[in-house]
Amino acid sequence: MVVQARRFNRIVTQRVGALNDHFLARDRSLGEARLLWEIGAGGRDVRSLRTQLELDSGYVSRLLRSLEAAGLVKVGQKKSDKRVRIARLTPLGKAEVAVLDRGADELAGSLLAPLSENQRARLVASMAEVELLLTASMVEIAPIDPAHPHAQHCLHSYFAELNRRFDEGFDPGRSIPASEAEMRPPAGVFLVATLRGEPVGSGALKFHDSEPAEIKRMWVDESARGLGVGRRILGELEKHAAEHGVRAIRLETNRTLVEAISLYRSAGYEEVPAFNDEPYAHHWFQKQISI
Amino acid sequence: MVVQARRFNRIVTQRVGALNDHFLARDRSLGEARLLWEIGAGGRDVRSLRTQLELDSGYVSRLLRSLEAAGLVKVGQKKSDKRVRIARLTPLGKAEVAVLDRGADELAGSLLAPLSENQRARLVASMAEVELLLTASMVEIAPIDPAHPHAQHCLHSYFAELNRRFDEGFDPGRSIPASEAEMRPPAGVFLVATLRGEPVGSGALKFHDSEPAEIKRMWVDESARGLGVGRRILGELEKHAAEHGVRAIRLETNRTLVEAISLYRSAGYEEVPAFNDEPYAHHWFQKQISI
DNA sequence: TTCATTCTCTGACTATAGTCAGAGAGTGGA
DNA sequence: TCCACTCTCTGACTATAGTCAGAGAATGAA
Repeated sequence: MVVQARRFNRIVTQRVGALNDHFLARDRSLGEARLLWEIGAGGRDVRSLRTQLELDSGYVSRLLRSLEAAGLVKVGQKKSDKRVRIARLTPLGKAEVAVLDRGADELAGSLLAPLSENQRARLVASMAEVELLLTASMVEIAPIDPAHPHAQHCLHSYFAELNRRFDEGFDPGRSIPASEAEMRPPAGVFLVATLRGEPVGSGALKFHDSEPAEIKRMWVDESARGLGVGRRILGELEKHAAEHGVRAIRLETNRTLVEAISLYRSAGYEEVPAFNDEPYAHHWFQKQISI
Repeated sequence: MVVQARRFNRIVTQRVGALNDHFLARDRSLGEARLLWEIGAGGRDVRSLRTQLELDSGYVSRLLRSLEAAGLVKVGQKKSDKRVRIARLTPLGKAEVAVLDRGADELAGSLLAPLSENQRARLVASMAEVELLLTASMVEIAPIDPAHPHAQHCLHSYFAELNRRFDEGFDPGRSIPASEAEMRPPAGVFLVATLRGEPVGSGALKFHDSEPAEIKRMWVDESARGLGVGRRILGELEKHAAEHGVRAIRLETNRTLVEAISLYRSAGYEEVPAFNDEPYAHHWFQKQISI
């Protein structure tokens, strides 16, 4: 497996990577081209550019100065926080990005051109698969405080989705609550999955001394479905439960959440009689944890 | 399609490419690391390093000097041509390459680690597919003089393979000849397929004024099979024939060359009665060319 | 109001990755 | 024995891609 990954690595950086830089940068330096590209049509604040491209602040500042001198970019202040600067493309800058865009199209075309129709279709399909799985491998799962903005984002998205999907809508006030304190160590744990720094999924555990631990707030953003994020969160929660000496985990769920239900079943959760009176639940599941 | 290729390009260079340089180079500069890597266990002459890595001769010389100073490489003369210098790894250099190797393994591992067993298998399979098809897209097919070393390599390999595969062996003297003059414009054409500068396949055409043109010397190196090279050569030969105003192409082949036979059939060639007395042939094929 | 912190910028560096011209030694064919 | 050519090396450059320390302005919590 590692051998295959290495060979792939080699040929792809050779064939795709090398051409990439060549086509994209043209006469402009690669650093400037990347920056232009990332600023995009809507403009970006300098800080987010810096963190995304992982560049030194002084370096970015200098690159922006040079792009500004070339008339491709205008850097202005953010209204709400005058320390933050926002870079926007000028019309000239937009034209330049369009040229870079064409270069990228040419590159992609040059990869596909020598192939037969059939080979192209196969290449595109396997590229999509590699992309999907590499994206999946970039997802990071870690415990976080439930009050953290990432956690809050997940909770809000979760409730909004329940409200959209449940036949009767969803009112958190009617449901059995899970307070922040209950999902914070030592009472529980809150996991968040992030992709490129953005939260894309969550899952929480509430410990009960003698009773089984409870899974709450399992959610995966639509953009990240199909990456196996839900399954990984579930696995991590089980690991935390095991480390905590928990012997069993249980959860309740609504009949409209079909993906979640099939995830639980395939992960070894078995349907059990209702163990609480959650008004929104139709199914209750439980799994023994092997320590 | 182009959109998919671009997205692939983006994520792969981001995820694989960036990590690649980081892991591989460690404290050594990327240029030196690449050079060390390419020299390999057996040593390489400087000239071939230069052409393969597409680097300036002065630059390579300087890199080698620096590797030599670090005790990783020894550069000596080639016996047969004292202008040519040969770079060899010292034991220290070999140890260094082993470290780089481990870095590459770690990289590959880090791509795979977060994935489930099932996802890994899918990733490896689609990486192999992408690799295969990108390799296929790197194959270049061009007319060449039959006396060129690449053409000669193909011809020798072709005869050697026939001798290996035919039940009765193969003696070019007994077979209908195709002289270099017959495969050189205007009498004919000789195509060679190259992959990374190495010849990996060939095909020739002999024109006959009123009679159909003849296909000869169709060969694909074992290392390049499954890339669609044979089919592409065939297509190119047909293009040359069409440009030459030829209305039909024909060829004869031996029953042991099963891949070739199925290629001809699937490319629209139809079996016809023997049109010559080639002693090694069992099948004769013909195809009309649409101009 | 104070003060630690954040955000950006500037100046002063360094390393890497080249490019180009030209020289010297060796080779191979006329 | 010429002479064109090949291969490599050196010196003298340039551009790119950073790194690091520190300063100034703005912010937000105590």
